[in-house]
Formats: sequence, structure tokens, C-alpha cells
Amino acid sequence: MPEGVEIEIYRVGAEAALDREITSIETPDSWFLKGGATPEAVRDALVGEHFVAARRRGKLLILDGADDGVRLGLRFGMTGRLIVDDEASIDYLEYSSQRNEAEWDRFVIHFADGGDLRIRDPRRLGGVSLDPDEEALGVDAFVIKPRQLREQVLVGDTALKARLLDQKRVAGIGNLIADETLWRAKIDPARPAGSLDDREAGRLLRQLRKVLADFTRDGGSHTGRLQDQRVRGGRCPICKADLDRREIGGRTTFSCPRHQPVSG
DNA sequence: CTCGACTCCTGTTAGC
DNA sequence: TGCTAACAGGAGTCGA
Repeated sequence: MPEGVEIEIYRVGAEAALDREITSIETPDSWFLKGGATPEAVRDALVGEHFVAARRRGKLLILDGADDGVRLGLRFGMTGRLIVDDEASIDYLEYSSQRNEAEWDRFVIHFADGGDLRIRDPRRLGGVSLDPDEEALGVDAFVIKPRQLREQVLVGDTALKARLLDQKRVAGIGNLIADETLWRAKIDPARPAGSLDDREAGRLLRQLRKVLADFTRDGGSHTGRLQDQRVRGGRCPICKADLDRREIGGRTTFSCPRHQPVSG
């Protein structure tokens, strides 16, 4: 599913859409427009415009227009894909359909050269907004520093995994990245976020960076070593112990009771 | 302010 | 075989 890793891949793909004149906007699904945006407002803001930058903060993809202040925010939910000129940056998305139907196009930008940029999202959990609130998101997971992790994430009694999924504290981590990172760092997901010692905090950040790099290289958040075993009856890829399956932070959570002991 | 519970969405899959 | 219900999780809202 799209987590920060997929959005980064989308961002690179979106660079192909820069510096091209926008001639029309298709909004076949008005539900997909968020933050009070209307089809008319989006057209007024974008037609005749061109994008000059594709940025990412967490799971939010931001396209900057050439005019001052014009920003388009793209969200992909758990099943949304970005397609530029009929080229999808990512073919496979966990939990999404393996089919590829044009009827799932929720938002399309047409360029003067005949190409286009579109969001194809079967489950409609993504969305498009004008002038998204970037500051509502925490520091991006790809660049978070040890001190920021300590002060913004590793605090309080809330389960560590719930903290990692809280986009206001650190942006870009979804369920699969969280489970893989905690498993590799050998830390129990239910540990109070503020209970980690310095060694564990260091391990967590080191593994987070490694997971993000590995997943980006391998093509998505479904490429983790734990992924195949994130099913009922799954076993730890290292020690073959039966994995624990719990709900933490409102999300299904798999962890190894031997490699991720409750006490640090 | 925090934080858990609930809700939204729909393709896929397990189970009868 | 055909149907139903459960499941997946990102993000917003709400109430304690």
C-alpha cells in the first residue's frame, strides 16, 4: 500500500509532469476533492498553469505551481496509484486490486502536449486538495534526526507503534513499514513510546532508515522480510516462532514474541 | 492538549 | 456455484 516509500517513488514519477502546460482537469469523482475544493476552483487554479516542483512530506505529494502560492496536494490512501503518461511508477500495491481499470481514475490533469497525470484509486481513500496543510505533518521519516525522534515520537505511555503511525509526529510511516522496522529493531510494538533506552532508540532509527532504503530500492512497502508472514499462522522468518497478531494503534500488528520481547 | 473509538471507502477472500 | 460477511488501513472526526 502507499506509504512514504511509495509516495517517494510517485514523486520521482511526478517529475515527468513538471514544466508542461496544463490545459484541462478531469474530476470524475467529486468525492475525491478534499478540503472544500470544487472542480471549478481546481480548474481556476491550474488551467494555464504549469508545475515547477514535485515535493513530498510523509505520504503527501505536493505539486507546486509556477504562480505564487499555487499548491496541489495529492493523497493516495491505501490503494491509490499515480500514473503519468500511462506509465505507472508502481505496478503492484499490497491490498489493492491487481486489475487496472480506467473507471478507477479519480482525478486527471491533461497537458498541452497530449500527456496526462492521473490518480487511479479503486477504494477512493485518497484525495486531492488545493493548498494542503503541510505543517500539520511531522518531520518526514526519511530525514528525521535522533533528537527529533526522541522528543516527538519516543515520549509518553502510548504504544510505540501507535506513535510511529501518528503522522503529526513523524510523517510517512504506515503499517507495513512500522511492523518491519520494529521487528528488525527487536522492539515490541506495544512498549510505551517513552520507555526506550538510548540503545533501543538508536536501533529503531537505524532500522527505520534501513527499511526505508530497502523498500525504496525493492519497489515498495510490501517487500519486507516479514511481509509474507503477516498472515494468520505466520512465523518469524528468523526463529520460526509463531508470530503474535494483535491490534495496536487500530491496526493489525504482527510481531515475534522471541525477537521482540516486551521488556527491553 | 491527548488518545482511543468510530467511520468512511470497496475489491478481495474466506467460509458456508 | 453463489452468496455473505469479514478484512485491509490512511485519515478525519468525535468525545472523554
